[in-house]
Amino acid sequence: MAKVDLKTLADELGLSVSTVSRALSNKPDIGVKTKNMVLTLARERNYQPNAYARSLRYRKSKTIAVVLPEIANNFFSQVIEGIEEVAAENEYHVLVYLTHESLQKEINIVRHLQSGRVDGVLISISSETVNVDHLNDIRNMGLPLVFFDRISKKLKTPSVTTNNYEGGIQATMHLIEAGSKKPAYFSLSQNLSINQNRMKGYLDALEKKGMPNCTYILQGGNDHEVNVGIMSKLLKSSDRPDGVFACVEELAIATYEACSSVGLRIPEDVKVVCFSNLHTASLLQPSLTTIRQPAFEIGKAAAIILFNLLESNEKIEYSNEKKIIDSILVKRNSTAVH
Amino acid sequence: MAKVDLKTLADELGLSVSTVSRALSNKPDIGVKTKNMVLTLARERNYQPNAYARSLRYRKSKTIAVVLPEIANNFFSQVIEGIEEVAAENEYHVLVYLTHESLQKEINIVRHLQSGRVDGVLISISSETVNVDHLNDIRNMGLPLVFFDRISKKLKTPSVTTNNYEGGIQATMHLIEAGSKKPAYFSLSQNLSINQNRMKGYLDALEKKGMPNCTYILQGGNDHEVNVGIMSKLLKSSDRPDGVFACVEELAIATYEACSSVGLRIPEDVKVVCFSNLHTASLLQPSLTTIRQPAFEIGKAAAIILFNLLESNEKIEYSNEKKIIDSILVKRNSTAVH
DNA sequence: TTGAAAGCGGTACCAT
DNA sequence: ATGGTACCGCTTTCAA
Repeated sequence: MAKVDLKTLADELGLSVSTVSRALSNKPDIGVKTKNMVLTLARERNYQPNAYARSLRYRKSKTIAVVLPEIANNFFSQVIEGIEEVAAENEYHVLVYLTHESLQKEINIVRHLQSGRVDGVLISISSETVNVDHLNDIRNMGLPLVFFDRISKKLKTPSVTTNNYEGGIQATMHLIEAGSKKPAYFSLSQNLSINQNRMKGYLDALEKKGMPNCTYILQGGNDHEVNVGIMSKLLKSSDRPDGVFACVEELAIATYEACSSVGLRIPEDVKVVCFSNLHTASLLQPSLTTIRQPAFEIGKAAAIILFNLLESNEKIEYSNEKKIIDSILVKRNSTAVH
Repeated sequence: MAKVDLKTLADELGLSVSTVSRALSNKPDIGVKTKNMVLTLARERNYQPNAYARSLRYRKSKTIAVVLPEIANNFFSQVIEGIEEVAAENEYHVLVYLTHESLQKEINIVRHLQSGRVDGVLISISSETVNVDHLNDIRNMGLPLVFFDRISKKLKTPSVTTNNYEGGIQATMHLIEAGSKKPAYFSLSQNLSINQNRMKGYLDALEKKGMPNCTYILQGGNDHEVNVGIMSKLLKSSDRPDGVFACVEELAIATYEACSSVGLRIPEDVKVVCFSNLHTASLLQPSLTTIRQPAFEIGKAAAIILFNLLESNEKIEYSNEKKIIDSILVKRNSTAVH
């Protein structure tokens, strides 16, 4: 089956290309008989209009880009599922790009997006991203841009996040109320907005509880084995924490493994809580207390904001909607009082 | 910053569009001085060639599509990560489409892909997909198509899978050797190649062990709560199984929840094993014995085959490579001998 | 070395 | 109601 274009159909029917185009686009000024002939043949030949010819003509790609650190991750994969749902409803296509936490990769990706390939961009920035000139370029081109989860305050553009600060407060309060005297914060990159806000919640909660000198912040990273190692080391020290508020799921898992390797019990010796939306949180040994993040809804909300921007041809430069979708504390055994 | 095209640059420099194009494409027949002028201005203006104009001209999109049932899933999200890695190396873009196990959605997606939007397609078919005419259309257009994980034997096209049959044998043998007298198979859709092969492994293993009359196949589906319900019901019956080989991770999780709800202990009362690549398998209560699937490698391998097809302009109709990447049994406590 | 023009596959305006 | 044509942005052949 050779590929079929308007000219193929036109030649075969002895019509002009413009007539065939009209018939297929359901235009009014066309004879009923002609139209049916064209439609019939088009169906028979399984004609599909060339997407890029159309994009070129309309200056619209019907495509959006999702740029994010990784996808093999409960949170991000659910976000994408939410984004895809909205995109599919709008008959848009979704390009996915991974930065693997590298600013340089993020810059390259973003540069490629300035080629008219997409009509809008959804991004969760890398942990290396502090300078956001590359994102400014996108904005300045008039390309709608929406942040989700990891945002930059340096850029005035819509965003969808969760209540990181309040969640941080809740998590920390909960640790203390469960009996933790020395709750530590297991931190992700200090650059990240989510980390900054969760950590601030941690610090403020300790302050409120009259324990401002009990703070302990352990810096984690992207390498799982390293994270397990530093947590194990900390847990072996004499003034080890008796509670851990992990910024993200991966760090809580690392904490579980660390406890196991140094022979400490959860929750008897160490209580653990983290931001997460792990399905199997309740099946872990012990079941994991989480600040459950509505990942799917965050993706949907971000996509909906983007599509609103795409539809309203307003001056998007001034849109600055900040949507917050709350995470909620789900108490399980990792913070049980014993 | 207005959008900049060749004409913008040409006008500003008092050159023709073709000269500017030549300079940027690094063509030989161009004056050094002119070339530098052009390159300098292009950089200054951050010129990005229009992707779709290029695609139209070259009849190449530098884009591939990944079509799969869902993405909020350990297995599939890791597969995509593998695919993305290879695509990024080849400077290709990746469109992601979700079928949500719906044949109709799969057909619609695939139809849209016949618009020249992509140069190749990677697909893991939906559980409803038996008839593959829509995939044949793709093939007949000359669009390279590679199956991963869930394949159809009706189509002669390359595929990457894991050793489902042997894994099924191993899993079942292991259950029996751990003491299970009545191992059940918790089945996914009967349509699926992965399910058929794993189930055949189960049946053959029972045969080999001289227990051909001990087979029990429980039909699961896509609704988690329903799966938990039917497994709970089975576990409450008098001739309940004392071992469960779950086709996929989700069904094993459902089994855990069912055991918990009916008060049966794993592994004392019921032993559980499944195909999975769950990171937290070892942290579950009890830790879960898995046939560990190399999801990332499967994605990479599928993408590599696709890119080989794209590069070699051979008659792809005759390529039929069947790559198998082995999964391995990882014994944990859910099948411990007690 | 440079420019003009055709064409990739559509759409839409202007004739007829 | 239908056809001719210009154009979307870029590449490439052909002429100069």
